[in-house]
Amino acid sequence: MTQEVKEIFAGEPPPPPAALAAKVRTLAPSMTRSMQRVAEAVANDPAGCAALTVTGLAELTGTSEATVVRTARLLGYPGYRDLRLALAGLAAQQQSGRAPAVTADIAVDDPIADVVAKLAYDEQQTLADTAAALDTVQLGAAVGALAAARRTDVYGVGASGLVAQDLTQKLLRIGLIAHAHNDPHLAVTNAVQLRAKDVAIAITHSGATGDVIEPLRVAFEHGATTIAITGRPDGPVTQYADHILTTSTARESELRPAAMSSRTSQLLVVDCLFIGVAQRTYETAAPALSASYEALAHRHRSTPR
Amino acid sequence: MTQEVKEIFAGEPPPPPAALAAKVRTLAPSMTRSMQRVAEAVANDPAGCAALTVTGLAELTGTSEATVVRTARLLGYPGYRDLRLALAGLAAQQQSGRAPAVTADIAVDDPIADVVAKLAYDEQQTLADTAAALDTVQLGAAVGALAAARRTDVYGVGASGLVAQDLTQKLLRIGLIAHAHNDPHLAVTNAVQLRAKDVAIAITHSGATGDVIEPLRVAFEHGATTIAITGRPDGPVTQYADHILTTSTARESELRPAAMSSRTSQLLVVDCLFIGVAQRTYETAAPALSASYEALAHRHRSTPR
DNA sequence: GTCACGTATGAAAGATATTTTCGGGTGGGG
DNA sequence: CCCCACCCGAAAATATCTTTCATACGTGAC
Repeated sequence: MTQEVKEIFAGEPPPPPAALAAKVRTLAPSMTRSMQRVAEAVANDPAGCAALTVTGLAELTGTSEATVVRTARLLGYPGYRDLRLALAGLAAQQQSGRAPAVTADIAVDDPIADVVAKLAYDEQQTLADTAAALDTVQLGAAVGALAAARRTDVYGVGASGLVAQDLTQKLLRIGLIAHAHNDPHLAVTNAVQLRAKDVAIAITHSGATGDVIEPLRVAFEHGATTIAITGRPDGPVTQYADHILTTSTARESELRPAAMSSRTSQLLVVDCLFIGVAQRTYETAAPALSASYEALAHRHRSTPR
Repeated sequence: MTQEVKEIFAGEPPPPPAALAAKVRTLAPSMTRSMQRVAEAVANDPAGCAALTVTGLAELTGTSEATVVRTARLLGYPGYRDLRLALAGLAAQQQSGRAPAVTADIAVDDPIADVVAKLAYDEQQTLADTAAALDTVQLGAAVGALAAARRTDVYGVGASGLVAQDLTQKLLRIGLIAHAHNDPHLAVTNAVQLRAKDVAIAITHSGATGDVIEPLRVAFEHGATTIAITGRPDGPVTQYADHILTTSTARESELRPAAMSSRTSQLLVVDCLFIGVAQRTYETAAPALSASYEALAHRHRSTPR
């Protein structure tokens, strides 16, 4: 039975995708009263109707199942089931269509769902901006220096301090020697130890954080290769930087401090550095990575499944 | 029968709209082999699967109808019928959205520019997935608990430790009392101090990190409100969590360890928590934020314009 | 290695949803 | 006023989805 019906329809162009409202209007005149009621309901509230069974829709429109099926057929579908699927698709499209509101700033009274959407959107934007603005030549040079370094020191305080630690963790994992310094004094005393071919990295969004600039200056003067990851390519920190990696600066608001987007941006740069270095030192990096995984395995409780 | 089932699900947030691929990845580890096959088929070809009946999909994946239904349930739908509708919606979105995707994996010999592009794209994807899959009800509850807490302890080791510190830094900035613990022993001894209305947060991608679960358990048993931020909503850690915030799991490769995308995902969740708390405690948060800016000002060298 | 246990799985029964059939009702024209 | 054609819905027939249950499989203990 159904098979036959499907054969018949297979000959025609496949059922319409989303131009349902139009189809309803076109076909309305040729419909009987009951069918018009069904078609109208479907056109007015695709999402709502998609949630209903034949019986439900029949009751809603004050008609019978048979009429609903007949309407579906008239609209070009093999049966109600397929109309319903199309309806669900249409609803989803409409849903996704209206989401431009996220560009607005985060307000104090935004519902939590909006906060999530806006934050995610903003951070995505920050990533795109950063990637677009990142100077691959500088990046490549920085990667080269890191891969060849005897040791690497990374300076960062506050939020940037966490990024510094993130980079350090990663480099250690692939067998390189790296240290993150939060303490400005210790950072300076350590910077004195650096020499040619060593690398020093300063991470500062403002480009003007004295606590970070100072150790970089010392490292620079001792002949180390210096890298600055900053949002201000013209800031004081760049005086002492051989390579400058620029992070993007997103607009901020009262509720959304700069630290948030700058952190996202800095982390992307750090990830790029890491992958770059891992590529260049693949021979040693790959086994080192595996080893670090295995070392961790026994610290995890056996997971169900 | 079905009625009962629907009642049960009515309590939970409605099934996800379009974040299906992400949900599949998150839940895949907790699935059985057969169910994974079904989930995979569904994630790879939503449109194709939407055209199939239970039986069809069962045959396609070489499993049984029962397994298909079970998978649909696991993904959060009352049954296959509803999964199918969601699939149709997803297909429609993809159709209109046109996702070109630089989905290729990062290779050892990729030029540095490609690395940047792929990493940025992947992290953007991770953000989108996380936002789509975040349970705003749980998030709201977590925010409420944080805003009302006498003190908050955050546990995390390894890469998650940095996320824990990030959250702590932020909470401190708006005048709340928060501590991050990397040291498992100290974490436990501190957890003992917690009591009702205090909050403990565990951050672990695997959901099975003993060093982090242990303090959370102690806090839980002392009556604190506990929150888990994890990529495995069924992992051991969730036993002791009043609220579960799920981070998304991106596919990983040799060069791109899981730590990378999980960190991105965790940070988004943390940011959402922070903004949510800042909203609720706006009266005190706003002046606290300004104060922290001013306190930092003199640590920055005057920036050349 | 072998045994016992818990779990995963598919076949088939059971419940729902969809489609078809069929006959009553309605309205327009003769 | 009667007849015809066609719209319409109740109910039967069918397809689809869901649940149950027995089996097989893998896993860990001994």
